[in-house]
Amino acid sequence: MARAGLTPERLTRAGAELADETGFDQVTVSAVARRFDVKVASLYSHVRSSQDLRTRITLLALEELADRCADALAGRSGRDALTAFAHVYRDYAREHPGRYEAARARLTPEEAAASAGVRHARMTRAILRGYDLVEPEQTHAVRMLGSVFHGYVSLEAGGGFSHSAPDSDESWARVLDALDALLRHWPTAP
Amino acid sequence: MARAGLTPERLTRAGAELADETGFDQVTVSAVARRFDVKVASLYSHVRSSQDLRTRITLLALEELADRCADALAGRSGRDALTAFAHVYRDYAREHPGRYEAARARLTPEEAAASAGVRHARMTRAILRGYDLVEPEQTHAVRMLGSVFHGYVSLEAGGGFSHSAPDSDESWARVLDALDALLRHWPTAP
DNA sequence: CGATTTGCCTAAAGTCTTTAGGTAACCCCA
DNA sequence: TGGGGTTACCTAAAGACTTTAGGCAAATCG
Repeated sequence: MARAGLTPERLTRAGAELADETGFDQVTVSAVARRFDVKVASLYSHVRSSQDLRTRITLLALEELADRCADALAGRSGRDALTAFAHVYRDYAREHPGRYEAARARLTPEEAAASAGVRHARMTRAILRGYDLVEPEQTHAVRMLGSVFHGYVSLEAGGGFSHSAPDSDESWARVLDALDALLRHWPTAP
Repeated sequence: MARAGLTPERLTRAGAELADETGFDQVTVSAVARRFDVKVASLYSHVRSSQDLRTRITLLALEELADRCADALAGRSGRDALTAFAHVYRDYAREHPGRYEAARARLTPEEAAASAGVRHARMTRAILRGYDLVEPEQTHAVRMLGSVFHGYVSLEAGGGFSHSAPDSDESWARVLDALDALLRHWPTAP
């Protein structure tokens, strides 16, 4: 019988595709095996467990997203950087809902430290270089940016903003306007 | 043999407790049956399916959260209302992580329309009555508020802000300061 | 007090996870 | 070119969860 050419990378990629098609929680060792027309047990030479497979998908998604963000940020600053970054985020989530879901999955502290999550954190902070914020306000702002991006994208993915006026695209644009204005006039502690 | 006194409500409540203890994804018909010291099949007279059980937990969490928000909002307006609402959100998520996770689970459009989600939407909009925003900006602001609340709480729950200075409490307070300032000086479209 | 309804049970089939151990394909080097 | 070793996929099996079908006993009510 011809070999299928399984590797951890190919399994991860197939799992990511499956996630985008049917949801991250539907990603199962069995389903991936089916996709390769291979017996389930065969995957266990390449992936330690079902959880391991999911973690790999999470790490892949974080990498992909960080790569796109890095591209978008290159040569931009201030408001330009903010909106470019934001659009990458939202577009990725719409294009790859399962991967985006995977990217939000919990990692152990060690996994997180070794993941592209740290690039995300650095890039978010880089955006703020175009604004006039010093610590600790910069960190507060980083956290707020992350919250808005993740929160908006995730509520939108859950269908929160669909079928109601105004259009979600319009809200997203106005939310980014608001964020930009807020960062330019960040309030001092009252 | 004595009867266990199962009802959909008791099963839902037990499932919610289980979610808080071990995570929403660990909530299974089997686990709940174990908790009642009852055979698995017995639960199927009270809930239609595993998915049905989860949906009930989601609806319960949305109700509880909406009740707390309503209490917090009573007699408050403007900045007071904003921070009270926000604190309820964050406290609930920290106190009941599994329920909060459940509250963010996807519902069908029909389920969502019949859920306490609509109360949440109304209350978020009510907060904005203390600020000077007219449509469609009000809706944009509603969506931004929801995004910040959900995003922050969910990133915090994922461990995003732990083990790093400044304290998450402090960031939360400053994020709310920033939101209040933003709503008082909501930028016009550029 | 007997009939009916209700509530929990046993049984069984299907899916997914994971481990153990077997066999065939591939690779390399004599 | 043809063993010999390694690798890749397989069969088999056990354990957990989901779901349905049908049975028996407890509760309820006339």
